[in-house]
This record gives sequence, C-alpha cells and structure tokens, in this order.
Amino acid sequence: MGMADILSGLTEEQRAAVTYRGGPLLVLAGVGTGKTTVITRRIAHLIAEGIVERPSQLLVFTFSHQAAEEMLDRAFDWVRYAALDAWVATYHAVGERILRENAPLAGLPPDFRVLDEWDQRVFLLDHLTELPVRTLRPRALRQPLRFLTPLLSFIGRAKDDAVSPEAYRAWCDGAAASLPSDEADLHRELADCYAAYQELLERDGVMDFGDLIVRTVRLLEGRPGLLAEYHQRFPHVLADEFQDTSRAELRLIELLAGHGNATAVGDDDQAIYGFRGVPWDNLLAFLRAFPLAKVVVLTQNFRSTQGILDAATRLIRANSYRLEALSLRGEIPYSITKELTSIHGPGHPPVHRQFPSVEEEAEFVAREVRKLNAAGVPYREIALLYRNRYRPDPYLRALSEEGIPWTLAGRFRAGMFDQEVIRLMMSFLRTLADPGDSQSLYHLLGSPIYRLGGEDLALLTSRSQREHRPLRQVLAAAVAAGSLSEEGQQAAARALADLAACEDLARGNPAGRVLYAFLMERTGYLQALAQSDDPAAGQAVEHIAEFFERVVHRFEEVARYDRVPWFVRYVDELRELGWNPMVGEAEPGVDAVQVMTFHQAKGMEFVAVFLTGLVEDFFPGRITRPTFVLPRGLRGEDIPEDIAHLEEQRRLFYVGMTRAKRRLYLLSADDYRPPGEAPRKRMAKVSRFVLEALGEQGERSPEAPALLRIRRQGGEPPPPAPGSEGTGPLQLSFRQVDDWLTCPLKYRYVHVLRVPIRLHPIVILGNAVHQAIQAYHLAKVQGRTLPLAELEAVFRHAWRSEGFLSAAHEEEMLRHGAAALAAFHRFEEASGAQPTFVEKFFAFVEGEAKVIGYWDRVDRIGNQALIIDYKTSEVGEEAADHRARESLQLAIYALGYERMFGDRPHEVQLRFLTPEVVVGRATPTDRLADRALAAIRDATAGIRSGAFAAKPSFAACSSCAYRTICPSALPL
DNA sequence: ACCCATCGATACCGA
DNA sequence: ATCGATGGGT
Repeated sequence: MGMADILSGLTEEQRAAVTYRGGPLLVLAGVGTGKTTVITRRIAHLIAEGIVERPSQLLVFTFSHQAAEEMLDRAFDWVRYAALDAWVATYHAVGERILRENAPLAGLPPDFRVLDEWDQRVFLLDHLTELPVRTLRPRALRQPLRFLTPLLSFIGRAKDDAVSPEAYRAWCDGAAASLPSDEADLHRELADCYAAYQELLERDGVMDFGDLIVRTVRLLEGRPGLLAEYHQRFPHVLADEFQDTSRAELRLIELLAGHGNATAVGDDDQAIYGFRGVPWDNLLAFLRAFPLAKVVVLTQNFRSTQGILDAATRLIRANSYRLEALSLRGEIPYSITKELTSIHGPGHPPVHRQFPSVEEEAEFVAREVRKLNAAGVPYREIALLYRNRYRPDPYLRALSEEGIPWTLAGRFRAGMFDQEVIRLMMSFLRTLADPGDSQSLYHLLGSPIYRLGGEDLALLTSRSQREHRPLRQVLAAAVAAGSLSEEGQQAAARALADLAACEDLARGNPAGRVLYAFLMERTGYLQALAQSDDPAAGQAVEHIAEFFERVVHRFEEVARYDRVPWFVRYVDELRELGWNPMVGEAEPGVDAVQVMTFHQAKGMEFVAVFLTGLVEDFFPGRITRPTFVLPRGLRGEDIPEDIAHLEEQRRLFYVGMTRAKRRLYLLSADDYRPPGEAPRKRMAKVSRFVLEALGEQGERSPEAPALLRIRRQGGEPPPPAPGSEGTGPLQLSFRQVDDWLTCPLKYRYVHVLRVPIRLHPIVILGNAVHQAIQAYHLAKVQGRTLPLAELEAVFRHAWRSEGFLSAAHEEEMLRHGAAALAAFHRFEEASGAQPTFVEKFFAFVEGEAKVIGYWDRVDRIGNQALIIDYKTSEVGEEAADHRARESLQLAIYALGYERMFGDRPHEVQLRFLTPEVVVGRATPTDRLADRALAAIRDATAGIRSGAFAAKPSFAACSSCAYRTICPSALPL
C-alpha cells in the first residue's frame, strides 16, 4: 500500500494530522470530522514511512472494547494486516497485560484475578462485617447496597486521584484537625474502610479495575529500566477518544508515551463522562505533558448540514471551559478555532416543538417518522433520544400505534433475568438450594417441563397453605396417596424423581453440572427446545447458552465453593445490585427506529434525530453530589461543580444534536407526568439549551381540539416488527468452516443456537495444555524460560473440574496433561527455537467472508516462516506427516499467513504432544491453498443461504457432542 | 423571606 | 413511597 492510497481523499487538515512527524501531536477533531479515518490512516502512514518498523510497535489506546474492535475493522479496510499486529486495546487491557508480563516484578501471582464492577460489590458484600464502620454502621447494616455503592465509587475516585489509603490517613491525622469534628470523624472512618478494603483484596489475591491502573503506573514509575523497554517496544503511542480518559489513565499514557512520540485524538466538546471522574481538560493535560505538541484542528464536517452545525456551535459556545474559548481569551498559547463547515450545504435548520403533554409529543414523533419514512428515510436512520426521568414508554407506544418498528437500547430493555427460560432455571436451582421454597417449586411444576394442570396445582397450594407445610412435602404426600389427576400424578412423580436425582448430584458437583444434568439428562428440555421449529424455542436456547457463558462460568471463576446453594446466593446478590445483562444483541441490520439515551448515542449518526424531554430541571438535570467525597485538600484543583455539571450537560446536548445528518427535532412538553398522575400545576419550562441552540423562542404547536384527543390505555407496546436480515460481511473461523463441512446441522447447534454442551474431558485437557504452552511461549518471547513447575501451575489453574465421569477419570486426565507438558518442556528446552508470534490473531477477506483465526505459534527465521499448531491427541510416527498434509486447519492457517504477509510459509506443522512430541510436517503448495479456498467458499455459501440440513455419517456422528439431541444422528 | 411545587434518589456509562 | 434540596412565585 503506497502513500497515494493512504492520503487519497483526505482534506488538507486531515492530511496534516496523518502525516505530521515532528513529535507529539494533538488532533482536536471536531464532531463528524473523520476522527477514525485520521487515526487509522495515521497508523498506516507511520508504518509506510518507517517511523515504526513493524505494526507490532504501535500501541493504540481506546475507550472501550467495542471501540477497539471497530478500529481494527476500519484499519483492516485501510492497512490490511498492518493494524492487526499492533496492540489496540483499552487502558485497562493494556495495564493488565503489562502486569501479567511482569507479574513477579509487580509482586503479583501469575494468575491474579481482576474483579469487575459487579464482582467487586459482591466481594465487599461478603466482607461487609469486616469493615471498620463506626457511625456508618447502622446504615451499612440496614441498607448495605445504599452504603456499598457510594463507598466503592468513593474508593474508585480516590484511586483515580492517586490517593492511597495511607495518604488519606495521613491527611486525616494532619489537616482534618481544622474541620468540624463530625466531618473529621467521617473522613477517618472512610480512610479506615478504604484501607480495610484494600487489605481484603490483597488477602484474597484479587484486584479491582482501579488497582489495575494504579499498580501498572507504580510498576513503571518504580522501574525506569522496564519503562525504557516499553518505550523501545512501542516507539509511537496513539490514544483515541482522549477527552474521556480518567486521571489515572492519563498518567499511564504519559508514562508510556514518555519518549514524546504520541498522538492524542479527541474533542473536548464531547467529554461526557465527568460523573466517573473524567476531568474536562484532558486535552490540555496532554499539552501540559508535551509542551511542544503540535495541535491540528479538524473542522471539515462530513456528517451534518450547516444548519444543524450552526445551531450546535451556538449552543456549545456557551461553555467557557473548552479549548476554543481558552484560546480566544488568550489563556493558552494556542490559536484554536473550531468553526465547523459542512460539505452538505445549509439543509433544514433544527426545529423546536412544544406540546401540552408527552403523549402529544410522542404522537408528533410517530407522525413525523411516518412522513420521513414515506419520503425514503429508512427507520434505522432515525433515532429518538430520551432522558431518564420517565421510561421511554410514551414514545414507544405512539410508534407502535403508528405501526412503526423500533428497537430500544439501554437499561429499559429486558435483560437476561427477565427471560422466562432463565427464570425457570433459577426456580429449579432455588428448589434445590431450598426445598422449602414453595414459590419456585410452583413455578417449576407449572412450567412446560412438567405441565402440571391448574386444578392439581391449586389443590396442592391450598393444602400447603392450610397445613402450613412446604409445597414439596405436600407434593410428595399427594403422589404417595394418588390424590392428583391421572396426568398430574405422572408429572408430579417425574418432578419428584428429577429433583431427588439432582439433589443427589448437587451434593458433590458444581452448580453448572447439576443444571446441565437437569436440562439434558433428566428432562430433555434442552433437546426439545433445540429441535423445535418455533423461533421462541430457538431464542430460549440462546438464552440458556448465554446464561451458561455469562453467569455459570463467571461463578465458576469467583466461586470459593462451587455448589448450587452458593450459586443461587451469588446470583441473588448480583441481581440485588442491579445486574441484568442484555441478551440477544439487537440485530444491527434490523430496520427500526433506534430509541436510546443521549449517552448511548455517542459515536453514532442518523439521518433524522428526535431529542425529547427538553425542559429545565430535566435537561439540564439537577446536580447530584456523591455521598462521600475526598476532602478538597486531596483532590486536584477543579472548576466549581455546579458549573462543571451544567457544562457537561451542555456537551451531552451537543452530542445529541450532532448525531443528526439531515433533520433535527428538539421537542419539549409542558407536562411529563404519566397519564395516571395529577397534572403539574406549573408548566415545565423549555430547556435553556434549546434557546441557546436556536437563539430564539421556538414555535408552539397548537393544542389539539379536545374531542380528537384519545385517552390512551396503558400496557406494554407490541414487540417491534421483525426486520430484514443483517447483511454485513460474514466472519468465519476455521472451526466454523470445519464444523459446517462436517455437518451443517452441527454448525447450527454450535454457532447459531450455541447449545451449551458439557465440556468433553478431551477439550478441557486440550484447553489447559494450550494455556500452559502459551504461557511458556510468551515468556520465551520476552527472553525468559518457564520451569516445568510453573507450566504445571498454569495448567492446573486453567483446569475445570466439570464433565469428568469420576474422580479417578479426572486424575487420569490430569496425569495425561502433566505428561504432555513434560514432553513439551523437554522438547523445547532441547530445541532452543524462538517463537516470533504466540496466539497470534490473523484475518483476511475471501469472497464474502472475513476469515479469522489464531496461530498457536509462528517461528520466523530469516524470511522463512514456520506455523505450528499443538495437539494433545496421540499419533503414530508414520501417520503424523499425513495428518499434517490433510489438515484443513493448517491449510487455512497457511493461506492466512500468505494473505497477511505476502509470502508463503515454508512449512506448517502439527505437534502431537503425547507420549513424546511427534512432529507432522507439510509444505504449503497451491494445492493446499486451493483446498482451503474451496472449503471457505463452500462454507460461506452454505451458511449465507441458511442451509443447515443434517449430513449424518458414521465419522461425523460418532464424535459429535450433539448426538444425544440430534434427531438425524445415526444409531451407533 | 418564606412557602410550596417539583424532582430525583436508583441514573446516564466504562474498564 | 418519602424526603430533602431547589427554584420559582409571592
């Protein structure tokens, strides 16, 4: 890829940002000015110009995982393989990786665990009684959650401000003397809690997200040699969305970019994360850290019409804490003007409409959406942003009444625990954990699993209540006495037998194993769902799969005692904390009006945008001060909080306005109360932001004649109309290609329905061995050698105890793994070969598919490359080469290498580990490449067309994990 | 200066 | 649901 390509189609200012090479660079990218284009092409440019030798020398910080993925996707379009080789990650991911690479230096165990926000709360809830609370005690005990959340947010802020428990205590001993005694006491108590929390974390060998950055910074600050190594490893550092980095993250980037070759990209007018401690002046902080930095301002807007931009600019000019304003006032030595110019001409100016009620506001939206759609604007190009005081129900209802499809993002969407099938699984587990839980048993008995009739259920519950006995006892008695209907008798007996069997299993088995046994082995419910043609059943299977992935496995990782009752308690705690992850990601291709909060809209664009609920006290909303705050003496100097709040709200409004490409509606109503409540006595006032943006009073919508107003009934809006299929490129892994070729129905089970399957012992063994091997190779890349004992430690840590037939069986597999590792270790120590890449991601486009995968290991010697994949299975010496030559996996891996690097690897290998390492070799040829291509083409076409008919054969079925649920499986 | 209507808490969001 | 803070009205 030449320079011409990299710079083609760029504006002057973009070109300046992409090509600057004098040192640190701040790209002040106004809204819609092609920020991602600039950063991805700058990456390409740095490589093309030899500023970094290899893409792997680039470190790119992003704000979220999603942003990292998007950037990789975009970079993929432009620089082919280049960016894929770089570290593109969030601040926390970078911190974690640095700590793991240097765990001994950082004084950490190699397998330290990081608690996410939720596990952090569960952790503290578990240790609540160990906190040294005094005056706060009643509150902490009576309403733990009302205490924990503010405390953790306080600790988070302290870590962000680099205030250690010791520093806080020292402050309490000194400066607090001048405070009123109750205030000083509160600070002492908080300092003690902070210190105690920190000790608890260390005692359990875990850390929270705050520690991740704090410890990384401490490590790098304390080891100049190590820091210098990272500077050498990453000669250039880029940071995206710089306005939304926290103080601690800023310190990390200042350290890693300490050599001065850094690019920061951001826009201070879009900083909307102040509530989690992000300062408004990050971009200035960059300029302070790198005083010689060049500033490039991007002002050419590609998104909106001039009318929309002008209104947005008028609004944001009311903020005094922004770089443009500071520059105008001469407070910073930079001349910055952010006058945005559209390439689309004047267009329609934004309109403001005021209504007597939300209902009318919502009806207006629905009518207008209908008009826009009739004029050719697809629904998915229309967004409605709402505020959080009331649910977005009125808008959804009005859209539904017009027959307009919509999708709702954000917290009002139903989460995992609102799904019936998940509730049912929880009822089952609760019944096991507490046989006296009659409600859960009732739910279970009436569910599609047992279908106990209404009369039988009524009989049982009334008896249970009358006799004050748990439903379970009454049920057992009724079955014994034969007092139920005929079918009821059968169903109840079945339920009792299942419960007894599962209780038996639960005593000695992890929760996930028990649940799995219930769903598959005892009741066959999962099979029934997977075989059903009903789309709702398919969804239920997906939900079960997600439940296993995101709840059961998560518990396995944190559980101190993995048994059903503890699992139930864990889930209850998380639920109480408000945890309810989204399920069934919204289809991106669905043609429906996008309803979301202002925050969620960040980074998106739509042809038409409706901003709703624009009244004072609402937007701007009221300031809420955190319950606990660091004393002024320990906090960094900041602007007054009410001003900070107002300006951030204005930036949020600005973000909302600038999502619109062509049409922008600003809407407000006199009264936002739900219909049932008494109407307001005083009308809500139009948001000052509306007036600032339009510079005048908006037009008032005439009140509709009373007769035409229809009293609306409440109730859930109907579900959105089904949309069209997604049409993005198909992403395919080797596993997907292979599974589809083996049997399309297997593909459907694994990759479409994701039917959870009990891990086969061989798979567990393979995973654990792979992780140990990976750790060895990673150390090797850094010039260290892991002793066998450490390999075994990693192996055991990666081990999961589910799925084994017996303890003896598990022992045997563990021995097998240890033998494989020993053989591997002997082999490697003797060979001394040096891996170039370990677990390396690759991707290439073939036809309509993007093929992705990971190479276990690549060795490059001179310009020759060797790709290696490890197998834990056994093979005869003679058969090894044959296996390698016939391996579709190696064929695809070789093709991937060729596409990424332009040359063909000189050899590909399978390395079988037991009992001694046996190497199977193959040389990539045109024939091998053609085989890979044909496989990819067939799989792409088949998957695209949705052809998932079973292809039973003895070979496929005998080794298929889905044999037990597959209606087409051959009898063996 | 004082009263009373009104709102938000719970948030919005990220690792 | 209730309560404290806030801002508008008198």
